[in-house]
Amino acid sequence: MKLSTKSRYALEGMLYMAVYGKDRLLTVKEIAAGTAVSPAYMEQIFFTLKKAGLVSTVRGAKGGFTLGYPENEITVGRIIRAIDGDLVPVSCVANLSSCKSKARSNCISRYVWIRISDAIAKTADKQTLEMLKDQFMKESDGAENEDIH
Amino acid sequence: MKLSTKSRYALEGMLYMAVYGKDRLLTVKEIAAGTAVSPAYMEQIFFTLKKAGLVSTVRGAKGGFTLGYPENEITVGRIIRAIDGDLVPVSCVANLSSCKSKARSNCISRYVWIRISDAIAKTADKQTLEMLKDQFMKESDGAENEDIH
DNA sequence: ATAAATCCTACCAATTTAGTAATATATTTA
DNA sequence: TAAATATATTACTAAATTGGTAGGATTTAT
Repeated sequence: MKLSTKSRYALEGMLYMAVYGKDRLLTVKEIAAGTAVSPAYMEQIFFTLKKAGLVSTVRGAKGGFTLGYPENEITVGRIIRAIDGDLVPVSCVANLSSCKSKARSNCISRYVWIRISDAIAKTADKQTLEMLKDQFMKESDGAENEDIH
Repeated sequence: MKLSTKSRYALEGMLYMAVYGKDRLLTVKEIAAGTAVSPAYMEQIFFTLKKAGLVSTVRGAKGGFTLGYPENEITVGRIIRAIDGDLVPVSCVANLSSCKSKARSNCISRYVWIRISDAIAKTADKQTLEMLKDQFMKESDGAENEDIH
């Protein structure tokens, strides 16, 4: 499966937008700075998010990014899928034809990965940016400039 | 995270043992043949499983492998951990100190991966070899030599 | 002895990941 | 219109990981 740092960066960038980008355009530069990711790399990531429709853009000077959907419609699952592709751990799960072994036990183990896959998807799909933002706001209460983890 | 083909092979090998290896030693050669994995590779995998105690061995001629624990105590989770290490998707989740960003939003995204991690672990840990074997037996009923997936 | 089996390490090729870089294109503003 | 700013797009690369091979060392049954 793929749960890369890239999709983590994507989530952090999107979350940054939800928290700090209400009703205004954010540049990649700002988002990258706010999440401590290299601007060039974040740009590449946002390019992918754009293609998936998860962010909207305005080009040129004074341009920037906004969320492509309401915060409560953007789930962690959508972000991961946009960046890392389907949430499937083993290729054999995705396309059955790659299951070349004749051992029938493979079919059983296949169910195992499907169950795991479903668990991941379910967990990822029920967390929205809105929820995470709320959690963030709550945590920040009375601890604005801590920078403590 | 890591859910590699290697851990899938390990699971298939272990499952093969549960199904075909009751009360007898199985050689890597047989297990590899039964699961359509290269013997040398399967041997390496079983070496790792041995170190984790998941299988027991008898060395020398007429030697071989048996399960290291009762079937109902060997979970998919234990197998995956033995082969691929901890079921943690992002390094930052495992050791907090690698969370070098100053952006507080990282902490929130960290919770996301922890939730996903927990979901994976929970799903993997509740599936035992015994259950999978039972499922296998049931599926095989009246369809012994199908080789259909 | 020798054959069969695990034990253990080293190595390698291919892929993936993480990231840099550079150039093209669009838009604002002076 | 020129300059500055920002996204769009593609190409490239270094490092790590993955998937797998190879081979010798050791142990044990016959």
